[in-house]
Amino acid sequence: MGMFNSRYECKVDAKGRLALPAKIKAAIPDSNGDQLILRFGDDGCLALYTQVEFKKLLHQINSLSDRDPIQRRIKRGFFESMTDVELDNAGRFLIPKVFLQRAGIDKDAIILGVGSFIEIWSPEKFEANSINDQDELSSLMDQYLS
Amino acid sequence: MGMFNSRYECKVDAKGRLALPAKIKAAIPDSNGDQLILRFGDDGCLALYTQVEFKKLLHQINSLSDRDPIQRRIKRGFFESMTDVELDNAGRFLIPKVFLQRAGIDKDAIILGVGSFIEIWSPEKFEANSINDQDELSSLMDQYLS
DNA sequence: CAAAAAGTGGAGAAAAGTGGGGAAAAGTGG
DNA sequence: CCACTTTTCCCCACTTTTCTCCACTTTTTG
Repeated sequence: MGMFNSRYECKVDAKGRLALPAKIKAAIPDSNGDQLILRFGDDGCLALYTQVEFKKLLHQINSLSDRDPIQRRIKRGFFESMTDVELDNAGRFLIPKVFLQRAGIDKDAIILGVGSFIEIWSPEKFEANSINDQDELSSLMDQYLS
Repeated sequence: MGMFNSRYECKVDAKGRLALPAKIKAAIPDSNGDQLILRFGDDGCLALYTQVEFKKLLHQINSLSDRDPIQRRIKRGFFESMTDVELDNAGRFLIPKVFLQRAGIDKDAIILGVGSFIEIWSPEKFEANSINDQDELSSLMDQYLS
């Protein structure tokens, strides 16, 4: 269906490589040789996009003006916190050290499929940010969904 | 994808040469023998353009009127602060001393891919100009992107 | 329980990064 | 116009990082 979902617990090996779970890999349109975009995302997690999904984001960024100081800073911030990565033939990719540091990931990581993209969390941050109580989730959904 | 991105920490050697990171080099359409344009850019950084990208900029400059004093000064300033450079076979290029001085670059430099072009910063200026807090970036993006 | 798939780790090869010698070219002064 | 100095450029060599490939372990599935 081309949709990412579920939570997976993964390990980052000594070289900084992360193996995508088979189900996630299967949901990437052309997982062979295709590049993915890794970005420092919201709330301290990393976000992984397919080319197609990323282009939507990129299009918005390119609409910013190079002749406005603040918009230049936004553009720089965006490009600074992204990189493209490629899967090796075992379905792994290298997470640059800077990204691991900023995301607070050491050995363990949580991978979360969020529909059109994938989030990568340090277990601690994930725990702190997620809704643990199902009733709370239901109540919030009642509030925000019509 | 022909897009420049990510931040890299580089060194300028004793001869004033800067080696482009492999990923940046790979994103230059014809990195062999092709000339690049180095310009003193916005906010105190240096900007590196491919021929194609530079032409877009040049086109704007050429639209300025030679019959208006201020526009003449802008035009002169623009051409004064640019030069063309060529990569050696190790993917390095020489940054003229004047450019290093004006940009405040000594030994260390930050290279930033900004989509269609490349910025070169002194670490100090980069630090002072960039958005360090991810939440601040998110908030500004919310504000400026539709 | 067996077979297949997924996950994990590491050695060796390849590529990238770094530095410097010395030739060629440009600039300078008599 | 020639000799000398300085800068630029081309090439080679070494170090470090990255990548590819292979093999082993663990988990899933029929």
